[in-house]
Amino acid sequence: MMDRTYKDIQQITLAVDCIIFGFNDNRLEVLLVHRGFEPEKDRWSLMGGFVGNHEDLDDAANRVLKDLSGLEDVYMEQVRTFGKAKRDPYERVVSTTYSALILKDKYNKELIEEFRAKWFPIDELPDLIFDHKEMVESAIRRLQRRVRTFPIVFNLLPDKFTLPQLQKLYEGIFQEEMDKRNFRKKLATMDFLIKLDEKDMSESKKGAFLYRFNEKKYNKTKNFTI
Amino acid sequence: MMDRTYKDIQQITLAVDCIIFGFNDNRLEVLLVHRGFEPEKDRWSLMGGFVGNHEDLDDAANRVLKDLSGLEDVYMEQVRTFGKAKRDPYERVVSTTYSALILKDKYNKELIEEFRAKWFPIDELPDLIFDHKEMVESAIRRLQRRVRTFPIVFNLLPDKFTLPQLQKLYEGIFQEEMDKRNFRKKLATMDFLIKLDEKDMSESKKGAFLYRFNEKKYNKTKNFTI
DNA sequence: TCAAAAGTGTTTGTTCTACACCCATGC
DNA sequence: GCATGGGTGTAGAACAAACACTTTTGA
Repeated sequence: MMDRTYKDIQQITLAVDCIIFGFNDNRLEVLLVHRGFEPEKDRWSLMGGFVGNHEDLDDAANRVLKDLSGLEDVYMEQVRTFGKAKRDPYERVVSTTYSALILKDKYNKELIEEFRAKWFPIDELPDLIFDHKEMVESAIRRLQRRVRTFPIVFNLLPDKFTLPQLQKLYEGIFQEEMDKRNFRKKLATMDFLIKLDEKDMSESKKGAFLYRFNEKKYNKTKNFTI
Repeated sequence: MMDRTYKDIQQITLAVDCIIFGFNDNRLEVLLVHRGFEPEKDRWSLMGGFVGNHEDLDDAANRVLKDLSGLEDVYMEQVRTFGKAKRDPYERVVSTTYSALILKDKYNKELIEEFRAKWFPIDELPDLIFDHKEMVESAIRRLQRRVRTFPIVFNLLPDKFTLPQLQKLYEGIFQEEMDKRNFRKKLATMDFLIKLDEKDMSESKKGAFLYRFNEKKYNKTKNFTI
């Protein structure tokens, strides 16, 4: 800032909106809330809230996520800030988006009821208020980029998971199919997955071996990319 | 946003700060302004300004850039938003950073004088106020990422440039040396550089051929990466 | 016994890396 | 004639892509 003439400066309402990703039924999903009141009644929106005057922006995002989902200690990142003057036609609000990757099992189901929230697969989004569609799209693009170089997908999976599950998750995020053998070969070369002596029998007759992500081994991996 | 109880909501001062990159003397540089007044007198800061209540955030960034440098139609991108409650110890200000790539020749030199601004090579930054150092660093990291997949470096070069110049620019951004033959080979495979019948004789006795970036040919290039 | 998903290697093409000498010119 | 930066090609390694059959077991 060039100047310290704060008194003359207009202040603006600041919000955070959370793009909450989950994985279910082999699809990447986003959590949305249904607006049961005017304005914009019966449309869907992201979960959001306003930023307090003495509150860090990151803290505001975490607070909103906790209030609306019951979740703490979740992998969350700032995505970008939406600042068009008319983005909210009712009043000037600048909103910073954060994306969270959560494990749906851990999610507080009563809160879903309470907020009339619902999970939507990313290729079947309903009509969203304001610029929320653009927000979701930019968060998906960011996720696609981050996922290639950071092992963040494991935030969307339970502690133990199978390789078919992991592959389906990547396919859901990239929205494209991958070759099973090449996929496994790549993971094998960077050995940060621990194979357990245990199978998940729920998806097939043969059963698929369960794996666990090992953070220590990952940290020794150079140049992780999928 | 969940609620429309706007009246209860605290409003916050919003700023934009510009990380202005230039290229000179084979080095990537950032433009900083010297504070000749209290508080924080004699320290350096980014060029910034406040966001008007009816002004798009992007427009605010462009306005600030124009006011402080005289430049318009510049390649500028939002980087991220800094929102710690205490980031500015004097008052609560949330600031969104934008990075601009400019050609130093076009820059209005009188404004440099007027604002006591100065270019600094990115590896020789002075002490900066608040979190401006972190802002510069995050903008550099973003630039490093963007530059690998988009042909934005040409915004930092004159219309006609030589291959040694271009290579030095990439080296300045990545802060690492590159192999001359591999670099040229890669550019040759994606043929969006037009070789001119003209040499730049200022850097060597032999002279280096001048090239021009061709946007149309670039658009036909798939999978651009350096 | 058969349907359904899990698991496994090889070959080929592409891209990346490392590396050294000649050229043109101004001085 | 020599110092300075500009310009060029090749061989080996690493990585990416394409591709088909066997295994297990519940129904």
